[in-house]
Amino acid sequence: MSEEFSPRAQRLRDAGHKLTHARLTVLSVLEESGGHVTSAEVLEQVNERDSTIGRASVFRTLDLLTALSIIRPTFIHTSLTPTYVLLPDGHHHHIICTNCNRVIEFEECGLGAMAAELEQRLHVKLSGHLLEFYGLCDRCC
Amino acid sequence: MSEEFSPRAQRLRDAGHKLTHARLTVLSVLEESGGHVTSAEVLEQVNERDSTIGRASVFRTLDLLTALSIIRPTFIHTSLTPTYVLLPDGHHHHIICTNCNRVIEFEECGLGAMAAELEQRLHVKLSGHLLEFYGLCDRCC
DNA sequence: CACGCAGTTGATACAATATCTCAAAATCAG
DNA sequence: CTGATTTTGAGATATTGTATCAACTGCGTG
Repeated sequence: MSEEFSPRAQRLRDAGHKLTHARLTVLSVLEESGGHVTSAEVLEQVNERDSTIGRASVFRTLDLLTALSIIRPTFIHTSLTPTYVLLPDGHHHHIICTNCNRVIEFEECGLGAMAAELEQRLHVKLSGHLLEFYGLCDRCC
Repeated sequence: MSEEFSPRAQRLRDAGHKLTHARLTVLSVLEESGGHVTSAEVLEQVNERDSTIGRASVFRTLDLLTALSIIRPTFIHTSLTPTYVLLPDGHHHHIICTNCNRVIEFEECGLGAMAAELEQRLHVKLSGHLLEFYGLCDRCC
């Protein structure tokens, strides 16, 4: 029977990977946490839902999702731990305040056209992007 | 006497930081390595030039330069080590192949206009940006 | 140009984070 | 259901970044 899986889970399967319990758990944690999470937070959440899932599997899944452009690691604050960002439709944009580290997200972007131009000029096949501005937020100006 | 320092070093000083031997060494390593380096590579290069400089200072300097938008950590391949990117004029753009991890840099960008619009609408003061596309490079298509 | 203070350093011990290995278990096509 | 193959989990280990703190240094000041 064709069970119901999230579109992202389908992408995993389509890429030839198995939909295991561990992977689905990590994915649902990411989807429900709103977009910005560190690996430590993912580990904690996964552990809460099912403490039998090993750390190694969580990291492996994060790497896998990164390779598929489903999430993207980025540095919000510390240089020690990356923060993973869900890419809703393959892209994401935010502003990081270099003073208070607040993250301001915004929609938009005229980058579809730029992507198309780059694909043609450089003979590449783009699947997503991350645009990160940094500066001072309204409170820190 | 007004010694000669690189523009980036001046930015450090202007922000109220001292131009110490350790900081200038880290900065020159970054400037001479072309733009993409991991922290391990920076440590190694710094150590080659002056083995008395401690690891802690190197990491502290990387964090400092990041806060000033002079460099930006980004994930090229592994989730363990960030790769630092020099921001020539406060911005940088590249494409990362999700298959072979090759990095393709490109110039451009119509983002100045977008930045101006965001500054006005969100009351922020932007100083730089990083635009990262991912997909398959010409060899991996 | 010597003085002195705040900012910075370097060494090491420590903490946090990710990877490796491999037998056992789970997925899923047929 | 069954088998081929991928994936998992546990923990030991490696890697990477941080805390601490006395000693030192850049640089404005007198």
